[in-house]
Amino acid sequence: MATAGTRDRILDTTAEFFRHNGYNGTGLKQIVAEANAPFGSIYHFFPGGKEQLGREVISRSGLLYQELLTGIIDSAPDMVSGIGDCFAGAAVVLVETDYADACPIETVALEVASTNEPLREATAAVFDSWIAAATERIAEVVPDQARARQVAISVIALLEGAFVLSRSLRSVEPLEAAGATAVAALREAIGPERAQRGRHGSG
Amino acid sequence: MATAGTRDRILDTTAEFFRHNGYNGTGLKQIVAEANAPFGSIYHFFPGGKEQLGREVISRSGLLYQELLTGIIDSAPDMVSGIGDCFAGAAVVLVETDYADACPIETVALEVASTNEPLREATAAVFDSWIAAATERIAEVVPDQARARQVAISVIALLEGAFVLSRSLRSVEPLEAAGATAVAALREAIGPERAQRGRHGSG
DNA sequence: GTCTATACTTTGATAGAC
DNA sequence: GTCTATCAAAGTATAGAC
Repeated sequence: MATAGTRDRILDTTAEFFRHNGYNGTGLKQIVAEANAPFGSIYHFFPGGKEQLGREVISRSGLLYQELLTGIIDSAPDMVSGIGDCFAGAAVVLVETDYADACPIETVALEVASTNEPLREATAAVFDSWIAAATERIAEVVPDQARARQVAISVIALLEGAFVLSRSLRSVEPLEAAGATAVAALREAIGPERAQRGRHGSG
Repeated sequence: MATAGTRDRILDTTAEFFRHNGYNGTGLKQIVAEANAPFGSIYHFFPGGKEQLGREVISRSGLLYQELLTGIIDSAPDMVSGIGDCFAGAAVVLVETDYADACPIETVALEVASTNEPLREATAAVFDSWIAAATERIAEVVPDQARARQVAISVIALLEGAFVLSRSLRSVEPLEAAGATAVAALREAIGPERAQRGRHGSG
């Protein structure tokens, strides 16, 4: 049981460094130092080295973040306010972490997009999953599947783009503006006659 | 005159590497090799080393990209189609460069946001300038200044977020979806009674 | 399985000849 | 101002004791 703890500690620590410093900005020595693990443990648990560790962290972080966001949406009274809550919640976390914790894989995704194909595929799998999950939920209130997917992608793009701007500017204004636009886009897709009963899950 | 060429070659090469490999993924030796410049030239022209070179590349790339986008908008018959042209043009460039050339400073902005304050400020200055320029133009068709700024930030966020998704997924679908949402957001801000005469610059 | 020591490469940076 | 040689540090990865 002690071994499982070491592996998880390495994964958690790496995920945190990836969020703050990116993939190229994170060293393996840095990881084991912070995780209180011996250096050899990295290659014991991840024989593929930094790349394998990166793949697992990307998949894991992507899944965790998806569960976080879908949890927020499912806790909201309706889809529109759920989307708004996601942006508002992200703004709170951003301020609480001094503009460090935003999307767990965005920085890595851009770093590896043109330089490391296996890692690019790992980030693509995460984004695909997010888009599918968001489309599924939005489709509950936007019957047109193509339209639902377009809105889902736009909401995610607004969130990711706002993260870049907010972290760089050290201001939540982009997150607030993007959140308002996301809510408006979803409202428009739902349509005026359906907006009043935008609850999800109940036919 | 030969010296000025070397400095510019270093700046151009660095900008290209930053777009594709990011800040941490770009080595100084890599730069001088590609730019056909002696290694010492970097510290001759940029005594502050990699950080100073990074600052100048960020400012320069930010200004060039702003001029590119405003040029597209000013060439369009109206603001709405101009915004649409920006996303469509970005999609063409992305495909032509095999999903490598998107925003010239986005990757670097995320990498340095929590790790290098001078470089973060350089990226913030660029985003501030983009937001100001976009707000100014959108304000020509959206009288409410606060609303114009909100739309401007959202359009930039949509573009940046779509870049992340499109590069990772190697598909222009996110860019197309975000473009459609950006156009719709601008149309809604202009309002139904003004949409037919959305031309800019003429009172 | 755990942990340490080390090899090898690349990094940013500097010194000094020309 | 151009160019080369070199430094110290950090990077990933491996070998081997325990």
